[in-house]
Formats: sequence, structure tokens, C-alpha cells
Amino acid sequence: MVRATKGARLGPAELLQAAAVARRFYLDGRSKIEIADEFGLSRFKVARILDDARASGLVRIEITTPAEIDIERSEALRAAFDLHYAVVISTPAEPESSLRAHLGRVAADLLSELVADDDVLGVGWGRTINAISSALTDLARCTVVQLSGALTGMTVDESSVELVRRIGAVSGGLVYPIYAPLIVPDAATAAGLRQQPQVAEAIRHHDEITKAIVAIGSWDPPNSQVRDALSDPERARLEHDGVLAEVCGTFIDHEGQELATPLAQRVISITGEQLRSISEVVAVAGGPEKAAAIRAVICGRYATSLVTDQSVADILLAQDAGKIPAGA
Amino acid sequence: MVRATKGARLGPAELLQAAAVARRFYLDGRSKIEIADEFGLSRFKVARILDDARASGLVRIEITTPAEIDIERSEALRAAFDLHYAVVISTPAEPESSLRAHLGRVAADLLSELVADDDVLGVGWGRTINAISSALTDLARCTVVQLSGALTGMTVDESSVELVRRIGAVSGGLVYPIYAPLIVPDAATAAGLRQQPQVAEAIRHHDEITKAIVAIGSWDPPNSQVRDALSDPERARLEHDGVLAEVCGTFIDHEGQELATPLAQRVISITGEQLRSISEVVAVAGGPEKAAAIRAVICGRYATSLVTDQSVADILLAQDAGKIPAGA
DNA sequence: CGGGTGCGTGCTCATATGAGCATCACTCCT
DNA sequence: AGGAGTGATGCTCATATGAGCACGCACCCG
Repeated sequence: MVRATKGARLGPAELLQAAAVARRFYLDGRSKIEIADEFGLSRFKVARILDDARASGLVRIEITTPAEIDIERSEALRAAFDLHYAVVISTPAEPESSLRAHLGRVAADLLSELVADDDVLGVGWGRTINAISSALTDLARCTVVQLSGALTGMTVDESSVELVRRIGAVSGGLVYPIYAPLIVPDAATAAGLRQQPQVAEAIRHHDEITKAIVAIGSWDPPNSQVRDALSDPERARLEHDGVLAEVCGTFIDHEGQELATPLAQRVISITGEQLRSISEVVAVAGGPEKAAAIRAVICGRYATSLVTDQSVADILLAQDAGKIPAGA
Repeated sequence: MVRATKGARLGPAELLQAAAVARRFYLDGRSKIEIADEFGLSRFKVARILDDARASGLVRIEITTPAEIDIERSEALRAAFDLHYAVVISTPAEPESSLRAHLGRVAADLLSELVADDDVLGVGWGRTINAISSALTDLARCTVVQLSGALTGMTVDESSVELVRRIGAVSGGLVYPIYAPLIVPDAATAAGLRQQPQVAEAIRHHDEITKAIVAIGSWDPPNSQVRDALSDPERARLEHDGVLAEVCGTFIDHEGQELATPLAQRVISITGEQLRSISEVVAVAGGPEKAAAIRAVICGRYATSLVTDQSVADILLAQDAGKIPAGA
């Protein structure tokens, strides 16, 4: 028989046999020995045929993402920033509101998966977190603790307290809400609020939180409800100090360092240090304009996992992905 | 073993891990143990992840046909009619001339593959066989024997003799052409021609043929150059006898039986019995109008293999595929 | 001729793999 | 509470698998 120069192009007969063998092996799940017996070949010949079939592209194996998750970027992001989990959703040029809902759905799934009964779940605040709570259908019977006070301006349905209650309802576990604003006019008011029984109860649990879900606000470019809630001088001061991102009322600069600001006295929220000590903090944020802020939060170790979209992943990966602060 | 409850939908984290594991296993070819070590899992866990990944469709394995060969129909046809080889080409609604060229290319590939140096290759005649010889680029150094005389009406380039010479040139082996018409006016002329040294030499080799390639002519509906070459009374007689197909000057009825006809005396060709005794006869014919004739030839065991197109395969498989004459 | 030389095939044995089973944790139902 | 059921996990052992080796064969070249 004329041999078509070694595996380059199989003749029709060999091709058909290879296809039949490959089907038996890969689709029907038969063993090579069974196939060898069936076709009257040695099992070595079968192995060789299968190798050729794969090498020549006759057998094509692909890993497809059934959900709208970008597996490649997710893994790349996880590896590059040493995250526990990174989930990158595909963004088919959708409007912002849809992106948020999309992020919310995926983040809700992740939360369902990660949270166990004995966890104490810390919940941040924001439109994104709200989207998560809307999409959340299953959650272990964990304890749910609010991480910070709320901001005015939301409708009742969107209020931070409702948000936490809704998550608690899905979970069925204990709920510790914070019936207070995120920022109050002066330190004394804040101190007073912190001693309010319910608020104090929630704050007391901040050290017991095992997992948390938070949103990220961006200051450069500005995309943060917290920023919008501040007065002009306050904003100016923070910007002068180089604020880039905001997580649960904690302000972070380019380097991922927390900014020391008098504002901290007036914020009812988990502290930055407490946040950093939680073993699993999932940050959820998307949109290219937030990429820099997300990067700061991740590099500052305020979050251990990230749910975001392709545009952010591309920006973070294109940047100096290698330049990650290793330790705390 | 299907996980009843939530096995269908994995959470994002599990999904990403499954994707990473599947990639390592299926694309990078790592062993499950290696993967287990890398991910900090037991190899059993890895195996289950992979099972789930396949079951949930995360990993998709498909057998693709690089050539334009319909693997499924080929195998079905081969099995249904107990053929040595069946090759069904995809027919994307192409004009007839293109179909012939297409068949020719694939048949040429098959021939290259099947024929060995020590084979004696019998070559039939017709436009289809001509297409094969045009597409033939590699052939073992076998002996090439013409199976029948030629018909007039072809151009010089298309003449049967040229056809055989061309194949012989590719092969590089001995060539035994038949410089004679397929049908002559009377038995005496035929007898005379058969004794012509060159013709006699070729005919003498007809019993030594180990492999042959033939075309199939159809009479119902009419699609045969042999039929066109006959006179009206001859045609009428054959049709009265129930002729359906023609192979190398042998006329075959619906049942696959050879028709006894006085015409046989005037045909310069291999006999039907000789043809049937060749261990490997590849018939090449396509187009739905030839399906019935192809079926007769196959069922009459005048061919052991078939190269055809989808339309024919569908017709043959839709028909009483089970009703195959078993023996000779 | 005769000894490489390359290729295809099949054998051997260490290793990877899968089916089945035991265990454990957890839930649910009384 | 207290089983009984369920699912996840890891172990055991027979079997499948792949890498490497040896043989046989044809070809090539001296």
C-alpha cells in the first residue's frame, strides 16, 4: 500500500476507520481493547489511530462555557492577581444596567456556592450588591451581617436594610442589619449611632465575618455613590489625598493603601483593617471606568475574589499584571 | 450515575475549576494524578469533575470530517450493504460535472490507499473513471489492466486507452490496455479482436486482477453511455429483459442478476463472473438517478466497495436496507 | 549478495485509570 | 433526639494504558 507520507493526509478508508474508532472511544466510551477486538486490530494500533486522529484534527475537543463566563480571562485574572476566585463575564456591548444585572446574577451564583451554613456573611452596599440580592435564590443558612450604613437617595426597595433582609430571607439564618446612614455629619453622631443596640450588635459581628461581598466605588474617573453623597470640600480633600477607590466607606489610593481621613470618624462601617482580615471577600464591579479602582482594591488585598467583566479583565491583564504586592 | 439535585448547573467557581481541570486533562494531556497534585485534589475528585464536565456539556468532543466525507452515512452504508469500504461524499447541491470531479478526487484517494505494489488493478471505463484518473497523483507500482473496450464519442484525451495509460503512468507499473471498442457489430468481429495480441494479453490478465475500479451505468432512468451507443432494437430488447444497470458491458436487472443477452458475444470486456470473483471492486457512481442501478450492482455483488454521494446514500439507506442478498 | 536502515508491528512492565465499596458528614423525617 | 437516607470523599484492586524495546520485513546502497 502506498503510505501517504506519515500522518499528513489519511486516505478515505483510513479516515473512515479512524472516525469509527474515535467515535467508539471518545463518544461511546469504550476501552481501546474493546475497540481493538471489535475492529480486529491490536490495541496498540488503536492507540496509534487515536493519536493520529487527534493530531490530524479529526477529533476536536473543546471546552465550551455553557454560562456567559469567560473562562480564559477568569483563570488568567485569578492567576495574575493571586485571587481565590475570579469570574469574568462576557460583555457583549450591553448597556450599563444590564451589565450590573449580569454581574449580580453571576455573583449571586458564586455566593450560593461559596457560603456554607457556618459562615458569617458580610454584605456591603450599593446598586451592584442590590442586583446580587435580587438574583439570589439559594443561600446556605448562614448569619448575615451588614457591613456598613446605607446612603440616602435609594428607593425603599433599594435601601441597604431591605437588601440585607432580603439576603437573610433567602438564607434563613440570623440577620444583623445596620439601621444607620453610612456617613453622618460629625464624629459624635457616629459614636452615638455605633452604640445604638442594633448597630452595635452588627458591628460586634464584624470581627466574626468569614465571607463578605462588597462593591467598589471609583473616584478616578468618578463612579461612586459615596462620592456623590459628599460635600464639595470633603471631596476636594479626599481627591487631594489621592483617593482612587472606595470599599465600604474605606478610601484607598493608587497603591492600595487606605487613606487616613477625618471622614473615617463619621463613617458607620466595617474598618479597612477588619475587611482585610476576612478570609474571603468577594468584590463585584464591572465597566472599564472602574478598572483602576478595582485594581487598587485587589492589590490592597481588600478583596480576595473578584466578579467583573471582560473589559476590566482586559485592562487589568494588559497592565503590569506581574506587579502585584505580595503580602499584606 | 447522574447527580439528581443540582448536578446540571454548577456554580461559577466549580465551573471554572472544572474548566481548568478539563483543559489540563483533555488539551494539555496531563494525567489525572498530575492534575490532582496541581489542584490539591484527590485523583478521584478529578475524575468526578471530568465526568461531570463531560456530562454537563462543558467538554465537547466531536469527530469532524476534514475532507468532505460524510462519515455517518459512509459507515451506515458500509454496514447496511456489507461493503468492504463505503465512502459517501457530501453534496452541497453542486452541478453534475462538479459532482463527478468530486467523486473522482475521493475515489482516487481511495485507490491510492487501497492499491499495493503486488496488486493487479482492473480499470473500467467512463466519464467518472476518467475523472478519477485525472485526480490520481499517487499509486503503487501495480499492474494496470483495462477491463473493457472503449466507446467512441470521447475526445482523444478522454479515450479509454489514454485513461488507462495515464493511470499506468502514475503507477509506474505494467499496463495492459485494450485497443478496441466496447461493442462491435457482430460476434465474429469480437472474436477476432479478442485474439489480437494486445487485447488477448489484457484479457488474459482479467483472471489475475486483485482490485478493480468501475463505474455504473443506469438504464432506469437512463444514464449510461453504453445505452446511448446501442441501436434502438438492441436497447428495446435489453429493456424488455428488465435491464437496470450496466457495469463494464455487463447488464444487470433489478435483482442484481446478470442478463443473458446476445449482446454479450459482441462485447469486448471482462465478464460478469470474472468481475464478481475479484476480491475488491470499487464502484464509483453518484447522483440520485443512479441509486437504483447502484443498488442492483451492490446487491448482485459486482462491487465490494462504493464511492458515492449523499443523495444516493440516503436513498439506499431509506429503502429496504435490510433486504440484502447475503451470498453470491 | 549482505549488511545497514527505516518502518511497522507486537510484546513487557510500570503506571494510570475506573468500578465498586466503606466511611463520614449531613439532612430530613418521624 | 434518633435513626435512615443521601451525597461526597477516599480507598482497594483488577484492568486499561502508554513508553520503551525487540522482532520481522522490505528497501537501499555498497
